[in-house]
Amino acid sequence: MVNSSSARLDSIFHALSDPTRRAILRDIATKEKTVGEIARPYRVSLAAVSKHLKVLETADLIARERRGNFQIVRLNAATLKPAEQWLAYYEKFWDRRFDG
Amino acid sequence: MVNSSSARLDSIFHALSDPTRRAILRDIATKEKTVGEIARPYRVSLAAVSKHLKVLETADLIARERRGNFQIVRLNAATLKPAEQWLAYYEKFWDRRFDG
DNA sequence: GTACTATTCAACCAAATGGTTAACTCTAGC
DNA sequence: GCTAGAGTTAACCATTTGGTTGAATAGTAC
Repeated sequence: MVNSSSARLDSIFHALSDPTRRAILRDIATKEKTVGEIARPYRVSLAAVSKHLKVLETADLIARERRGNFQIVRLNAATLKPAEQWLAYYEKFWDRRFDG
Repeated sequence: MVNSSSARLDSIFHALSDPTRRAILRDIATKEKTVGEIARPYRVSLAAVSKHLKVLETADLIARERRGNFQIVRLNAATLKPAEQWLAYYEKFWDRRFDG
């Protein structure tokens, strides 16, 4: 069976279950940013954003690169693939009618 | 912007972040089942499964229908659509190369 | 109405989550 | 070495989570 490592899906879906984290992924999708740049738009503290980034990093959804005094954060979009594949299985049921 | 109601995505992704809940969705995808039938394969208590079902129901991922003494649980697969659409946005970045 | 079966609810518990502020570490520049 | 800036870690807190057991409810069958 296409296992997709259940634990991996756990961490991906958990990472995606928070709106701030989803927004962060959006933010860095087209342009890599520093941690400070990422944090700026949000009302929460920098420490809170740092924690969100750690969750995303643990799920392997982002990667960091030190560049001088900053860290550059970039999206690891390929990690989303198993999640989308998991969901794709259910497409065939989207239109199913239940006797209502 | 295709809002997809952030709160809706929260509840969907949260529901999917637990392996038991994902397994339950799999179980009922092709054949609707009663609560008892759903619970049987799992080692956790029936009450625990009942809680999982409540999470899935809150996310609108399942629906129940009372049939005599039983409740029939069926998948509401269409609810997954916004999640998959959210993920689809990132497909274009799957193959992006970061200067490594 | 009594009994049985199916399922939920209540009370409880330990661990995880998401936030805070304050202290710490790392790097660059002087 | 000292200082300033960028970011993480620590300690703390309230809430949520996922599990348990045991009592309660709902429907069927007698």
